Amino acid sequence: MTMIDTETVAEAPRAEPESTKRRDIIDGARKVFFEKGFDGASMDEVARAAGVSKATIYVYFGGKEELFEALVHNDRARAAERLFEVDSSADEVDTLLRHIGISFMTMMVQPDQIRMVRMVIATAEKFPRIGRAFFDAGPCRGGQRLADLLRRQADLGRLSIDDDVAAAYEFFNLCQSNSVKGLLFGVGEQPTPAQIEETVARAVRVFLAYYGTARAG
Amino acid sequence: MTMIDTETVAEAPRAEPESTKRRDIIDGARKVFFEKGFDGASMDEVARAAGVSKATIYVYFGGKEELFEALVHNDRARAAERLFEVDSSADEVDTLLRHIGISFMTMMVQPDQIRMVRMVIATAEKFPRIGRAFFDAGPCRGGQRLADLLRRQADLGRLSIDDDVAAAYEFFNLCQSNSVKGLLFGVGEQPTPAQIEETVARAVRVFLAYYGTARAG
DNA sequence: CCTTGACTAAACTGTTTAGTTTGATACGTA
DNA sequence: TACGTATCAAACTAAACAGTTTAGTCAAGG
Repeated sequence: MTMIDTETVAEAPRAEPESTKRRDIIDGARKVFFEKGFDGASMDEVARAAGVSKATIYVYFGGKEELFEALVHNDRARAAERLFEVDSSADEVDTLLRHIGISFMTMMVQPDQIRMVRMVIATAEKFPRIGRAFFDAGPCRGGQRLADLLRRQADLGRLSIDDDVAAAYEFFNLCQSNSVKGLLFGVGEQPTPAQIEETVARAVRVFLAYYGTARAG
Repeated sequence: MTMIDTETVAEAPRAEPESTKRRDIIDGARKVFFEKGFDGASMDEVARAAGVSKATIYVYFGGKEELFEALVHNDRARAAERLFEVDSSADEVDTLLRHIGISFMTMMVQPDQIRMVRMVIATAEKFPRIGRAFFDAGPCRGGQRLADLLRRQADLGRLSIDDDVAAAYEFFNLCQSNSVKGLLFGVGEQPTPAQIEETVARAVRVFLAYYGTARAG
């Protein structure tokens, strides 16, 4: 009768959302998941990349899926928010749009962003929750924020917008040209800043041809 | 000395590109791959779905990757070609664009098309050859064909196009709104034909505001 | 000095899978 | 009847992998 009734054994003893180990593990997971995809990555590799024992991973995370979800949640929203940090400066609507477009595209074509999108799309069937969370925090939120901004500009008489949400998506889509799709399929190089600027400039011209009020030269 | 020097043993004895079995196997592969993804699909399942023994698969295909590639090659180009079967009828440029846009979007939002894109994107890192083949035969070829068409319309004076390829991608991207991205992330329903028509109509209006020559009221 | 809690490396479990081999069946034909 | 060809079902091999367990290390602190 050794009485090993360690009733206090339950629960994660170590799962403080902000711990060095936890961050190490997520960093390792990012490296391996981004490189090999969800199915291709093994937990042994993640442990090795994180400089942590496999057992420790299972102390901090319930399993592979939970670790992946933590990674996505950790990385996602950052970008969508930073997109609009350019707002204040410009008061010309075309300059404003150009800034936003460049900011958007510069972010979108980052290798890590592409890998993240790839992985989330790949696992969207298996883990719809992750796909939805990513979509809501990324494209959806970004579209809504641009829609608000367009609406404000329309109220100032600088744009003529009928459907602000539709217009927002149109603008982002115009900016993408074929680069993003190409990168998702593993074709082509990351465009240079100059190329991005040119594509965005085109997008702004087309966009303003329909939605603009002042017809500039 | 039984002299079993069957020197003719080499090479695929059965690999005629068009055989009933070969087609059966690809059909089975489509069913299973689309449902489970490349990694999730097992060759036993494919064999069962194809009504074929696993050994037979390996007579016709060198392995899982080769089978997947054959499936992609088999299914891909079909769509990109059918896109432009609407050409002849319309001679109004906006009608023409609307037809092409609707045809494009109707194809893009098919569940099987979404699954195919998802799978190719997911495997693009592992098998770049497949990603490239799909991209070349799909988006790239489609863009080029629309660019040609736009150029022809421009030569007839119905459009004012500076960069036909860029304009083509802009048009396709305008058509997509948020539907395709949403479906790829597993969010939202397949849009109804009416919704597609509306989105495409918007896209045509925006496109023609910049590229059109006749300003229709 | 001993306990406790976090951690590690390594072995282990059970399962899944790609790909191979084997032995049998069925068919057309010489 | 005998032979070659195509196929099949099923067993098998070898490897990988998620997740668990074990035995032990290390440091803080009482």
